[in-house]
Amino acid sequence: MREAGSSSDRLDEGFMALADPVRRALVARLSRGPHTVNDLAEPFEISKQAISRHIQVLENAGLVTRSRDAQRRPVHLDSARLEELTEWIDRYRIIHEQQFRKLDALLATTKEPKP
Amino acid sequence: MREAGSSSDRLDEGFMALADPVRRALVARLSRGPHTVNDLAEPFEISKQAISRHIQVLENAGLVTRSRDAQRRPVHLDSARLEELTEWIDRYRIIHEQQFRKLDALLATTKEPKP
DNA sequence: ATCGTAATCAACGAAATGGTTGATAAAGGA
DNA sequence: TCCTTTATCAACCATTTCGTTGATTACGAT
Repeated sequence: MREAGSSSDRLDEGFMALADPVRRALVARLSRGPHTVNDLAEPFEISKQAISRHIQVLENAGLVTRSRDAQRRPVHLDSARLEELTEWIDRYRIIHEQQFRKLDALLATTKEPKP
Repeated sequence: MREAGSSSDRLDEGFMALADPVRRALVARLSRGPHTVNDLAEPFEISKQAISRHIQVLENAGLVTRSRDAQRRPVHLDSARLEELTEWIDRYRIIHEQQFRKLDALLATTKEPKP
């Protein structure tokens, strides 16, 4: 049994979803507001089915949600999951920069023999 | 010819690199400071060769660099590329939240008929 | 009931990913 | 020089991803 839904799984799917230029373009458009699949597919050269699957990838990653409007299924961006991704990156980026500052401080005091 | 090195390629490789729990664990450890490949591989159950390739993926994505120390090749995190990734996400997250505020404002002015 | 539109499902192939093991290179210490 | 440590290269296999086309479902309009 796969015990899905862990934080690590969500990060896997989230970063994977953004690791594709088509899906990033979809996210960029959706940041301006909801769109239908046909609408989203229009500017691309690939088939509508391919776009539909890209949207499913984004949905499985929790980056978008869908509502219902007759036979249409508008796609909405969910920025909470985006925030989760930036938080992961920023945590380690900041730790790294703090380590850098510590190193600088250490080097500054090491002009003496032994601290 | 592949015309590599575009911004889109860098984002592809960067997000792809973070879409794996082993590589994220490597980044987390490297945020505390440089480590050798053997050192990084130690806590994992997979082979050292596999870790070596994960590090190559991170290196190709520009997330880490390597120096030289005798037969060792210490790996260093490069937080600049991490920042590039958060910047991409934040740009569209913020656009989306601004759109949300606009919608709220619109709804606020349109609240005559229904209480 | 029939037709048209919106979207997904299903099956397929090409390419990439992530792991394995075995061989190899490169540098230092005995 | 020989041996050990560190790390990579190479070939291979299983799985996943990304695109295609063709069929199918769901809903609304005529």
